[in-house]
Amino acid sequence: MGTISKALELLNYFSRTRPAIGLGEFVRLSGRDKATVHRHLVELHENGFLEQNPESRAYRLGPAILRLSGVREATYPVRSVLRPVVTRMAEAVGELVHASVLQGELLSPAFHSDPLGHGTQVHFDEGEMLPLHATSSGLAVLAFAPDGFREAVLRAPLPAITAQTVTDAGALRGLLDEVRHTGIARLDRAFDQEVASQGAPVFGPAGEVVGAISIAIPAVRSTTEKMDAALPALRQGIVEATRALGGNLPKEHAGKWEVSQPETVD
Amino acid sequence: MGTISKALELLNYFSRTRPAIGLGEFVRLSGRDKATVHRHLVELHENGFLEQNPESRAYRLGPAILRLSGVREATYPVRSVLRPVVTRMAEAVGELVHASVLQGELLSPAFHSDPLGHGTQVHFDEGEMLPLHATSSGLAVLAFAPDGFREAVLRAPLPAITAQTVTDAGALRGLLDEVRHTGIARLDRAFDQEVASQGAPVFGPAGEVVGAISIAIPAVRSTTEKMDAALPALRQGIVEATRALGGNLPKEHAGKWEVSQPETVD
DNA sequence: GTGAAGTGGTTCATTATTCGAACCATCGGT
DNA sequence: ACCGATGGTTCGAATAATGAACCACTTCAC
Repeated sequence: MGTISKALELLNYFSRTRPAIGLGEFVRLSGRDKATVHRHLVELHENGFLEQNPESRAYRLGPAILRLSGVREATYPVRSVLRPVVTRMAEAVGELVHASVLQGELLSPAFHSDPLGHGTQVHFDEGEMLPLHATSSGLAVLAFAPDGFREAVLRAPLPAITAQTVTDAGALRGLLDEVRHTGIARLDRAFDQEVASQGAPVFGPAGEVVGAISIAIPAVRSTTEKMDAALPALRQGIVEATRALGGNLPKEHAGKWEVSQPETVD
Repeated sequence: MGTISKALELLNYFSRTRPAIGLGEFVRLSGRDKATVHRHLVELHENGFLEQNPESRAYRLGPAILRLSGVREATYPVRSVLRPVVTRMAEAVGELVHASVLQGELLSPAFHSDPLGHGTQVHFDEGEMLPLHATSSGLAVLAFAPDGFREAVLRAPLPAITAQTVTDAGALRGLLDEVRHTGIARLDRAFDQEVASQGAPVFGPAGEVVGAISIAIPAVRSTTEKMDAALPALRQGIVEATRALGGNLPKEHAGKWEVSQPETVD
């Protein structure tokens, strides 16, 4: 692995629950030598990707990230376009909704909205990359991704995140056939011991999958009826998100989400 | 310079006017060898900092940046906190307002709002880092920064951005004394041939400068009266932004911005 | 068609850069 | 004064970055 990747991977250790990290902790997390880690941190710092608390000497994500995300959003808005759709969905169903975009063989969270309605809350960490085989968003993506991509993912190791994670490629292929048929992916406790979720794919201009939107609810509260009740909101969100991103539903599948809409507002 | 910096610098070539860049253009912009640049691009791509248009093969900023900015905002919100303040200011004065945070010896844009009211518009590129000596935001920061930092900046080369840029350290020291006295920095055509601006500093918890907010107006429309008319909005914005960021105005200077406010709302 | 001049991308010997064990400095507690 | 944390630095050894030359593919002119 190149030096650049080693440095950039350090940034991935940040999360909502770990917003600042010291040198020592970086060393423990990465397993690399202290000197190496330190040099990488310094260089990331010099470029504004990290900033350092002058007293605790701990590092946190820096202003360059803000600047670059501003540039990306200005020219290719994704978060700001997904925000209203996801927020509306979260309010409609009263549960946590999150949108992610495909990055390599993982999903990168782009936006999430938690309506804070219930006592039991689903914890969602926007810093964590999501595996394709163990999340409903991931299955939604895989089901509608090109065959080559899907097979490459299924050939790669499929780690069990929880005891309920499906790790058998054959079993997954079966699930995916179903997802492709219904347009909706459902998983129970496959990624988080306490969460059930259902998701559907979002498409780009050429009808290719670019990401997914999922609704996550506490597993204890999950019933088929509740899941079904959220379906219209999910379907509508998929259509809206795809349209808002300038994408198109693939013609042969569009009917799975595009149902009896009461006229769309521009 | 290390490999990491070389790679990260590539990301800085993106801007609102240059949202996608091909290999060849990167080579021209950076002056580095094609093979080197390509390897760096691939590695940035692998980590999600870039994504590639499969047909044009041009690169643009990737989803990882979105994810990381989400993490930063979730734990240390800056943009979302500045947004309402800056937007309100822009609406109040009817001109472009931008907020930037200090990153090394440059300012990194964090948020800007353009009310789109006038015919002549000020172009603001959120991708471009701002020099301290040639912008009103920069002077506002320098005036209230620690002596050591200010002198370090003034000792470094002070490139002329336009014919009106003040490049003499002595002259700048004079300007800064004035800024320190009034709390407001004004510059005319020092960074952009067609823009005049006035800015003021934003402070962190310990009363240290962390950034600045500026109002930019087309130089042709700039008069002292217009500048003065925007002062109350600027002062109020400074107070609000500092407070919203969890910062404190340094006691010995607070009176410069904290004037006769009609009771602040929590 | 042929070729010239653009793209983007790859190879491989040379060499410069990164690496990491050991080291130092500072802090807080006993 | 000492211990055990922390963060940070040094310098020879070893690895990984480098770049001239090369390939493959388009587009355009003729």
